[in-house]
Amino acid sequence: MVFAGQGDARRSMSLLWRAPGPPQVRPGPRPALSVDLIVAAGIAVADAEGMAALSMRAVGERLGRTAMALYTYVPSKSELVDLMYDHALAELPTGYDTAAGWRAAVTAWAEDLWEFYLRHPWMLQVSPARPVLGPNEYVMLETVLRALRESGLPAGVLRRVVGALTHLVRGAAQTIAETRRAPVETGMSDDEWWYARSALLQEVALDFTERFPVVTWMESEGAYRSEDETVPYLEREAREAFATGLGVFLDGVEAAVRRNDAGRAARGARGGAR
Amino acid sequence: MVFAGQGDARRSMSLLWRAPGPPQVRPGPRPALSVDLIVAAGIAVADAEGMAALSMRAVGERLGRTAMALYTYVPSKSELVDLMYDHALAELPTGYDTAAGWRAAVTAWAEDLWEFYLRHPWMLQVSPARPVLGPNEYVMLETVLRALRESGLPAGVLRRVVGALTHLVRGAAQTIAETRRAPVETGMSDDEWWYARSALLQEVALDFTERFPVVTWMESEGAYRSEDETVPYLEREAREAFATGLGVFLDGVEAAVRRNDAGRAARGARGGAR
DNA sequence: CAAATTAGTTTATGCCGTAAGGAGTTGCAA
DNA sequence: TTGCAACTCCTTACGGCATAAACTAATTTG
Repeated sequence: MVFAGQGDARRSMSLLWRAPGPPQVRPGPRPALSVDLIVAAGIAVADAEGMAALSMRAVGERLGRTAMALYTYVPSKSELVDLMYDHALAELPTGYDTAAGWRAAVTAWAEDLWEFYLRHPWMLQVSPARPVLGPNEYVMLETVLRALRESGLPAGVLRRVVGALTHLVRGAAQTIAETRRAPVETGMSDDEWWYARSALLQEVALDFTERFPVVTWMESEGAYRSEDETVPYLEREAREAFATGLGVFLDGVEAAVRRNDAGRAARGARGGAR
Repeated sequence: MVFAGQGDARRSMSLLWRAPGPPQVRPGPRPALSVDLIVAAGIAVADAEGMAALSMRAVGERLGRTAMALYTYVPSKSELVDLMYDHALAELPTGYDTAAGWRAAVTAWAEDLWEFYLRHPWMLQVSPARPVLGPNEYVMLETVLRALRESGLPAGVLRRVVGALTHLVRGAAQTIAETRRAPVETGMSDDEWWYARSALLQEVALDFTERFPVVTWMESEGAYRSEDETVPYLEREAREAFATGLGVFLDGVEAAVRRNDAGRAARGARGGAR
């Protein structure tokens, strides 16, 4: 039985896993480029100018070639992005010591991942839900799972916990990445921007405080306000928001672990005969 | 002091908050369209064909106009997307009863939001971090906060908890939205796809089980496998993953609430001064 | 040396957002 | 009533995008 598109799938999997490919010596001019060179150039463009600036032309130009030259090595732009995605993941650390418990290891993993996303914000524009199945994605998965397995939770729960963790990290990173991009694009500092916007809000939404009492209360409590230590405030706040969210979530995981251990003990005591 | 781009900001805020605008009777042919019509058409296109198919031409066509006609009402495509974003949010429920406790209310909110995103997957492609400040975004914020404030947590923590909750909901929704899109685009059922891919994986990554022992263990435990109740498996699994993640996180919030209450009691007992 | 095969270029197609200018419509002042 | 200003909407055009198709030039194999 042959499934539609399987040929393309085979090609893309071969690229991702760097399968040996066709024989080494072939007629024709020798290749001046390679998949790896192109992927590296793509990552360089995306790092420097963002995902929006990643075009086949831009990547080709960085290599002194035309856009079309890339198509000899890579079937399409979306394949290139997949390759960039998996390749970039390779720079993540992999060994987390679980001697101090799974929680410390998972926290370190999440923080490293967070910082990784801040170094490569374009990664956040590649949907993690799309099924690429590259080697480094598996390395990353293996890495968290190795730490988290120490918790003793059943496999199904582990899978879901990892999913939720990933969502948290990506969401937090996206918030801060956006925060960083904004002043560059609008030419306004965070403070200027906030000042202008809140002035506009008051102008345009006269009944704000009546319509949104709780939001107003939050603002009066200082939950949304820059505290006049202007420069790195939003950044610091975002970092803290991430730490808090992660901590709260892991508290929840710890609760689940306790329940699981208790359940296992009870089942064990009742007589292990299943 | 005048900030760069403030004029544009004023225009977009006026549109978002539907400020009265210029006088009603004016020379020139009477407008056949309106901002609301255009926003509705945009949402219709995005709902039906996805964000990728949302072009000014497509929206204009749905209204029997050219793309350029829209620019009389809306300054740019990105403004239109912002308006669509805020407008769509209006369909979210707003009143959650906290009589049964904040947790039930917050859970219901998160589930409604999740289903909302599944109805309008294109919303997930609009970054929530970007600052639009439309009225319905504030309504949504007010809604969660009203429920969550019952927990008694301080404002700063509330803000971060809401952020993390949003990340969880969006991440989970994105996963399932992608899962739904895939079979349509590739013409393969989930099962076919999985079968083809795992065959390819074995072909291309011969040492998979040695390189990824924990992942392999997870798979052997059935954590990633379709259980042969083929049809709605991935969907059901995604739903369950969301429920688990949300539950775990809220367990963590409950722990924070207990700590907070205990701290307040201690401080109170120590003598309420200050 | 000729044939086959390949790398890379040029050119072209059909999308996209949107700038510019023009045609037709309407309200108001003269 | 006429003329003008303000307005909506259209056509056309520009520069960008991914990529298909045809071509040139380099290189190995027979």
